[in-house]
Amino acid sequence: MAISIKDVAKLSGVSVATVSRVLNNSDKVTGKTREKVLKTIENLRYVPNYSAKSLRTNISKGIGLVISHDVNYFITFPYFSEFISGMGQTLAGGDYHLVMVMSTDSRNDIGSHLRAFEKKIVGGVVLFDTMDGDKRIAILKKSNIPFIVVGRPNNVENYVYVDSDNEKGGMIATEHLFKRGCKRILFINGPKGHSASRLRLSGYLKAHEMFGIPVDKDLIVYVKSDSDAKNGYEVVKATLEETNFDGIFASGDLMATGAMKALEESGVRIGKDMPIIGFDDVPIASMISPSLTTIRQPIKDMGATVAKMLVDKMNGKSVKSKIFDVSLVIRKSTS
Amino acid sequence: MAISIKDVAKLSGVSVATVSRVLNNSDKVTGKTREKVLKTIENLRYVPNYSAKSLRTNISKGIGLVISHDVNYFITFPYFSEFISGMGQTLAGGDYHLVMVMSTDSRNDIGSHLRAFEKKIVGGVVLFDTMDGDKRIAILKKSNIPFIVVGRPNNVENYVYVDSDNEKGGMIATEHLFKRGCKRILFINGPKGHSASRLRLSGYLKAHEMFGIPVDKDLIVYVKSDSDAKNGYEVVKATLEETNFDGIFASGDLMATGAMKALEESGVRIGKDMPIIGFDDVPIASMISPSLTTIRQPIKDMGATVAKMLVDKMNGKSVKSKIFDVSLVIRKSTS
DNA sequence: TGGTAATATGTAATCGATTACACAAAATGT
DNA sequence: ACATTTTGTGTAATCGATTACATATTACCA
Repeated sequence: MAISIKDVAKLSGVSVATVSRVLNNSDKVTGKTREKVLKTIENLRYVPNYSAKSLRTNISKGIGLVISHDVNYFITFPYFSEFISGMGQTLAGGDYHLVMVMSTDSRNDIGSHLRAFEKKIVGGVVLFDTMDGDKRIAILKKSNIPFIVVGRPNNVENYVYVDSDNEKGGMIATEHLFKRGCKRILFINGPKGHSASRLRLSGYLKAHEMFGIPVDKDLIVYVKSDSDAKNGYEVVKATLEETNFDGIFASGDLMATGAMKALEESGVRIGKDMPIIGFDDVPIASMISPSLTTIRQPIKDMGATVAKMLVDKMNGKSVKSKIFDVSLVIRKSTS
Repeated sequence: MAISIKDVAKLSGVSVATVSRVLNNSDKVTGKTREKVLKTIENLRYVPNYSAKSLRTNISKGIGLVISHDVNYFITFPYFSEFISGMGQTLAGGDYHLVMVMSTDSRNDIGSHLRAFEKKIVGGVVLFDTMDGDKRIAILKKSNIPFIVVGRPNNVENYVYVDSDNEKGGMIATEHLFKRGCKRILFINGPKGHSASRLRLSGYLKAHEMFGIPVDKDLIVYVKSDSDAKNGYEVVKATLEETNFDGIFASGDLMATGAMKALEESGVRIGKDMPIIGFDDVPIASMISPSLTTIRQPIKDMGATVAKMLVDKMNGKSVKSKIFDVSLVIRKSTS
């Protein structure tokens, strides 16, 4: 059996209560006693039992990641990885740990996360990949789970979120193409219902208004499922024949990659004949050829902030939503 | 306070022991009693407290992911995402959950995972990104943590691993280029000391032997740090001037992407003038242009298997190491 | 120095499960 | 019908922490 607080108490010649006080270095313990206890802890290599602590205090330091839409897809999405990496920066060295609960229903299963909360495996969750009218938010609220939403879905009651300024992103991306001389920009948007899709479209429209350029609805295409390369490829393949356009704004770098492939297969020269801009600035964006102009989101910062906010919330503090600025990164694909 | 086993017992008119027996549906409980208890559990929406159970049984169902080399890099590596996704397939619906412990030392910090094990936050770990002579394996063994190694490092005592047939992969990749007429293949290898690097090199050398083609040491280059696009790019940039070669084998698709970019910048035509092959078959491999010939590893299957093996190990069963087959995926970059 | 206030420490209950052991009830055999 | 085995439940201890309350110790002041 492992070393427990009792062993430490006995060897230090104090009671378990005192040891506990030293551990939670809050209460008033004499300097001498504290030192004595700390030395014993070190000698015995004592580590407090998380389960016991959690049981007694009714507190869990697990942070659940809710990826309900499609786990397989989302985990492999670079955005997610970067985000987690950012959360890690905040959580490193602290008491909290990330927990991924897997469920059999890949779509919209929040039940397994609720159970994880009730079981006390997690004490709070981060909700990814949210859609307008997302029912999961109401469920989380009703269950009193501390949670932070990534994204800014519509038609749901009040909630705390972190998001990037997707509308601005959509706007500066579109503007950038207008300045390059485009008049008819194909907008390959993410899935309908996604808050990012809605906001980026809004930016796209605003830019048209600002430049006095009419909007052609045929140029606005939503991918059916995921914002991946394959869908970007297929949208361009299909659209090339039906509609003419002179620039592409893809609402995601992966889709842009696929779009570029489709263009190349059709002999269209990217950049000169057909400028293309992505969104996200994932690592490969600068490494494909031609390198991809894109809108950078500070994904890592966002992850770090979400972690901080959630921990605060789990500790009963009140937290405010936050929107992160985005910026234009100009590369070869638009010159 | 949440509903506990006591509430269930009281409302069912039985003792807590009986409820516990029903929960762990092992013992002999009368059908009537069982039904009664199950109904109460359902009515009350009772969920067992994980901490209490874990404390009492001294068992943790957390599966730790040890990514010591460089968390930020590794998490964002497509291989890792796919792997986790595969583990998820096995774990979905079960009692186990994945845990990511973050540490401040990004390099070779196994301490935080040991502590997580001692705290009973995790009951076993998966060790990623292992190097030859990896000291972490000995530490894990000494601590009696159930663990599975991903990869096949040298110079460490006995351990259970899962790996793909990297040597075969290195061989068929090299053979493929020989058959395309290459005589001097630049091998952009992963970091030195990585088991995959060693085995792929071994395959590269074997293929030379089989084809009776002499090996030029200048053509074998290790990246300094990570197998990412940037390093692939830089290796080619540097080598193009110094050594002549007529084909590239990159030990990773990301590196291949970078290499392609460097070639394009120098006006070398990929495929015809310079065939290039990668390794891994990550999703973007088929989506870049030209699409990338590569060696496919069944990463998801490997993840699923590792999860299964580790769970078995955590349950005291003995498990055997496994090597997964690889296959050649021919695309445009070598034709 | 004696009395009181402030502080440090200990005792024991508690969190919610599991399980050894005891005991009661039912099943079996003669 | 009675003794014996088998089976189903209950009682209470236990896992390792925290913490309210009680008590011992020290500090302070007149």
